[in-house]
Formats: sequence, structure tokens, C-alpha cells
Amino acid sequence: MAKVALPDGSKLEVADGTTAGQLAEQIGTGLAKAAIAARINGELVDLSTPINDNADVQIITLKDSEGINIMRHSCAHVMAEAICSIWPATKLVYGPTVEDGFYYDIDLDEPIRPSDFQRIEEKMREIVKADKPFIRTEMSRAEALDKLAGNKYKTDNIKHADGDVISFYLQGDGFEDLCRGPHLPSTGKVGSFKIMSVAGAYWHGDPTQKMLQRVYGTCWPTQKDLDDYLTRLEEAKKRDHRLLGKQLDLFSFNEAAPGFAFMHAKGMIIWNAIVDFWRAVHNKYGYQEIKTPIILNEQLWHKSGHWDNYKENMYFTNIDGVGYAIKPMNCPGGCLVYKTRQHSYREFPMRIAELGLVHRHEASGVMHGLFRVRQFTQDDAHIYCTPEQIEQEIIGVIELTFEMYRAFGFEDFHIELSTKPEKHIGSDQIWDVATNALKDALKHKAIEYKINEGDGAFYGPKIDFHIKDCLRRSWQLGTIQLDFSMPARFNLVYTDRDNTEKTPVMIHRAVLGSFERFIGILIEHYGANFPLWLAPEQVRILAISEKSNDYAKVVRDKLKDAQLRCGMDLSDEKINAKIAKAHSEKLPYMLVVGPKEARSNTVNVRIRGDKETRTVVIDDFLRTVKQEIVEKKI
RNA sequence: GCUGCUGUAGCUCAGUGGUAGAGCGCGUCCUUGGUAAGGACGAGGUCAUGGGUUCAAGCCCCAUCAGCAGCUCCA
Repeated sequence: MAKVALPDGSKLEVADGTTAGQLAEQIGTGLAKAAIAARINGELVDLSTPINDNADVQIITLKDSEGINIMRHSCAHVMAEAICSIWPATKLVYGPTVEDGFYYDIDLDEPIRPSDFQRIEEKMREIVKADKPFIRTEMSRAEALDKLAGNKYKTDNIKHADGDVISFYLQGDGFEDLCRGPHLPSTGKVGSFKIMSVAGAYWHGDPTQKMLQRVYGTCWPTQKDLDDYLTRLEEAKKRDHRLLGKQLDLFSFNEAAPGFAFMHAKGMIIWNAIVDFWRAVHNKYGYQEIKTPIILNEQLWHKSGHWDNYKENMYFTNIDGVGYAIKPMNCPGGCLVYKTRQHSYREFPMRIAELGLVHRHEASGVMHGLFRVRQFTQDDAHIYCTPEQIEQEIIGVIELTFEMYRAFGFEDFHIELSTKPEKHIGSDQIWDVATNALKDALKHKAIEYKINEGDGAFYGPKIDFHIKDCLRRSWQLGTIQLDFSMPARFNLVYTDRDNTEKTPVMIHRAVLGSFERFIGILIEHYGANFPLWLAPEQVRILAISEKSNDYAKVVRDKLKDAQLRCGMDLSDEKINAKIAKAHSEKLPYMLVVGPKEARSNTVNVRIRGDKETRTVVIDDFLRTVKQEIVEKKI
């Protein structure tokens, strides 16, 4: 008999050789039915795995996230079988689970098209209906390599696998695939699925390798779960800043300037509101603001290291036969400003901000609305300080960053620390000092972070602040980069207490990152329902009929005098249509005015997303909304 | 940059080798109204661009440009 410990602490005795699946039956028929895999002594295994003595065993069901993932992975195998049966020339590569689904990379010369999805799904349904058991077989690494000799993808997978035991899974009596497992007991346990998309993906993520086809699918325990997921995707798409930006006339793009955004009047109102706020916060945190040229002599970029490390991303031009570059970063220009006069340690830390317009040549395939463009405005700053001041300054930047993010209602962001890349300037020792300074500051603020080895800027390590868009794609906002190299390259100096000249430390930092991207993120974050302080049109007055147009104008003038961004709908439409239109334009406040309101000097206030209305005197309305703007209420 | 898909009215999209379509929006007129879209009429097109096939191309073929999804890369 073998002793088994269950997650609730209870102990159970089972006969030697009992499998995890049989154990589930022993615990209860309900559990046995729901069981799809097990965790024995911390390791996820098939239900067919025998249990040895003194094992901790947990039966995994679809209620566990591991269970869902196992089902999705099994679904990937079902899809692989379906694809192989339709296109026998298919060579399978790798089929992992991802958030909300799975994909399978395949090597097949004939492109799979969205119009093929239906017949793949039909084939998959056949396989699921046949309820074929997943049968695991194991062999040694050498045997596996022998078995798959000639299959470069699978032998490569074996080489990357841990341990000496290599496993295969057979679905029924036909399709077999190399796989670590575990899997569902049989294909019948696969829930509701859908093929989502197909796209190219390099083998091993390496652009020099063959482009494979990556078929994405999703899989959920029930049809309702799948439907809910698809509905969620639809809802998310409605928040897409590219659609909302067009619908609400905020910005546009044109073939004449791919990757360069045209900001429209309404978009600029949001932009300027953010700039005003940004200036106020930076003033509070002791920053000065400068502006440097967009075009600078090529020699400067040789000196800064950009020529050697960033040239592929830069645009160049020529003035009177002399080479110039369009700046991709603001730091060299900032260094020139620093050098215009002497500096003392007494001035430090010197926090110099710049809303700098930079141009970077991005590959054509990576452009993405306002999130990835070729021209953007960075809310940049360079802090010049002594080595002793680094940690405190970084802490200050983190506090400023959090204060700004909070003002926009962002709570869900994560932080990454990136270390020395292959292409870099500066000694290893300098990199260690800089990296540790960033780590210490994060530790001091008790901030959790992820490390990205080799992802730093070429001049120093960095801390990045990331946020997710409506479709859960992650985007970088702010960044803090420590730089010991650029000040030396530009011979920046300050006079220290002991009257000797020393090289300052430079901290590059951006909080919102790029104004363009940040506005895109805000559009998705709010679903374009901007808080009052950001809304392009804060209030619209809707006249009941032409007879009330004059009163509407009186109200409008009063609100304009109070600095509110106020529009007026005097069109030849009924009030219902005016409300519907204002609603579709996501107006925060609608003021309906008719003869009644004109008589009493009031407005009937209708708040976005609220069916209730109330009538108030104009001055009361003004007081309330002005307070809401001052508070930046979200 | 790579793989695949897409490109038709301001927007969203139908369109089967043989006369260019709808809804919304826009303009004019009617309507003068009370809380999420009143009615009539009208204007609006180099079917992305350039080649090719064909008696005939929005539709088929090739190239280019742009967009979308993903990969790689990045704020």
C-alpha cells in the first residue's frame, strides 16, 4: 500500500501501482469525471501516472489554471493532427500555450489562409468526437534522436529538452508527436475551441532562420467560456485607439507620411492639457525646461556613440554640403547646453527637462497607430549629479513617475530592469556600478521588477515602466537610464568641493515616454471617455428648438468666460438626436436648454453614461465642473 | 525588414469579367420638438498606384505603396 497526502492535508492509502486517475475515482466520481491531470510531488503528470509511496498528490481539473493550460496544449496537438491530415507535407515545430490560447508553429510551404480555418476546425471536431486517448511513451534521448532522425525541428527540440527521458504522445492509433506533456486523458476532454489567426514566425525567433507559419487558436472549457472570450475581444477592439482616434477626430495618418502622426485640433487639446499638467509636476519636483534643435551636425553623433550604435535608426540630411542628422534622442543636444557655462557641485542635482521631438527610422512592419511611430515627442529629462546623489535622484524620479501615472488612474503597470547589451560603450565595471545603483533604488522603494538581461541602452542600464493596451499587448511608457559614458565623451565637468574638475553622472529619464504613445494609451485606457480635465469638448449645450437658440448662446458665452471648452448644438434636429450624437462623441456633460430653462436661468444637466438628469442654475453647474477639473477627477 | 491578409464614396462595408452599390455622414428643403438618431430630395467615385491578360477588368496576373495580424526590433 502507498500513502498519499492530498492538498487539504488528508491522507489516503492506495494499492501499489494505483494511477493518479484511479486515485481520483477513489476520492469521488465527480472528481474522477472532472480530473484531467495530476500534480505528484510538485510535478504535473498524466492521470495514467502510477503513484509511489509517500507522495503529495493533487488532482488537476479545469478549475485550475494548470488544467486549462493542459487542455489548451492538448488542443494544440489536436490542431496539429488536423493540419497534418489536411496537409500531409506539414512539418511540426513547436506548439506551446499562450495567454488565453495556444499556437503551433509549422513548416509548410503552402500558406494556410483564414478561409482554411473552418475545415481545420471541422477536422479537429472529428478528432475530439472520436475521443482518442493520449498515450505516453518514453525512451532514451538516443532512441528518440534515432526515431526522429532527419526531422531537424524535432531533433532540435530534443536537444533543448531537459533530462534523459524523452516522451511522445500518441493520439489513438495514428498521430504521434514529441512532447513533454502532460496531456488530457483523451481528445474528448478538449473543450470549445476556435482557430484565431495565422502569421509568420521565425524559427527560434531568429530572422536569419526560415519563416514558419504560426497558427493561433483558443480553447475554453465550455462554449459559453469561448463566447465570453470572443465577446471580450470584440469589446477590447472597440477601445482601439486607432479606431477611436478616427471616430472622434483626434488624429490621423496619411500615406504621405507613414509613421508620422497628424494631430487634429481635438487631439491637441488633450496634448496641451497633458503638457500643462506635466509642467506643473516637473516644476514641483525642481526641474528646469529647455529646448534643443532637431537637426544637429553629424560629428556630434560620432562623439555621442550614436553613429556606431544607432545609425540604422537615424535619418540624415545635408546642409550646404555638410552632413547633419535628425536627432533620435535629446541627450547630445542637452550636453551642449550643459557645456555653455561652468558648473559647480553646488548646483547639483541639476534636473533639465525637454519635450523633445525625435525621429527614429522604425522598420515598416512595426508601425502601430500612435504606439509605434517614426516621429514622437519624448518627455525627456537629464539629471546631472554626483555619484552620491544617484540613488536619491532615481528615487525622486520613481516618485514623480508614480504621481503622474496615478493622476491618470493607472495602477496596472509593471517595471523591468534591463542590463548591459552586446552593443555598448563603457567598461564592465561602470556597468556594474550603474546597474547596482538602479537595483538599490528599486529595493529602497520596495518595488518588484523583472530583469531583462542584455536589453539596456547602449550607454547604460535602465528601468522601464510598462503598461498593457486593450488587447493586452505590453508597451513601454517611462524609462530611467543611468549613463556614465556620455558625460565623459562630451567632456562634461563640474567643479567639486575640493576645487577639482570632475565628470558628472547623467540620468536620462522619460515618464510618459512618448506623448503620441501616451495619448494612444489614454484613449484605450478610458475608452475615449476622457475625464473632464482632458476632454476635448467638456460641455455641449443642446437647444430644444430654434426658439431656445438665443438662450443657448447666453449659456455658452458664460461657460466660455469660465474657461470651459464648450460647444453648442443648434442644428435642425430633435433633442433625442442631439443627445445621441453628443453621446456618441463621448461628451462628459450635455446641457439641455429650452423655454423652461431660459425662464429660470438654469440648465438641465445630463452626465455621460447617466440617464438621470437634473436642473441646476448655471452658477452651480460652473462651480461643480470647475472643481472637477481642478481635482482632475477620473 | 520577414510571412500572410486587406485596399471600392468622408466613415463602415456589399459587389458573381459586361451600366458603380448600401447604411451612416454631408448639403438643401420640410419639420420647431423636452432627454440615446423625424421626413423628402440631392451632391459625392482615377474602385490605392503602375504595368499585363482579355472584345471587355473594381473583379484575373505581376510589381509598387499603404494598412492589418504576427515575428524580429523598439519609446
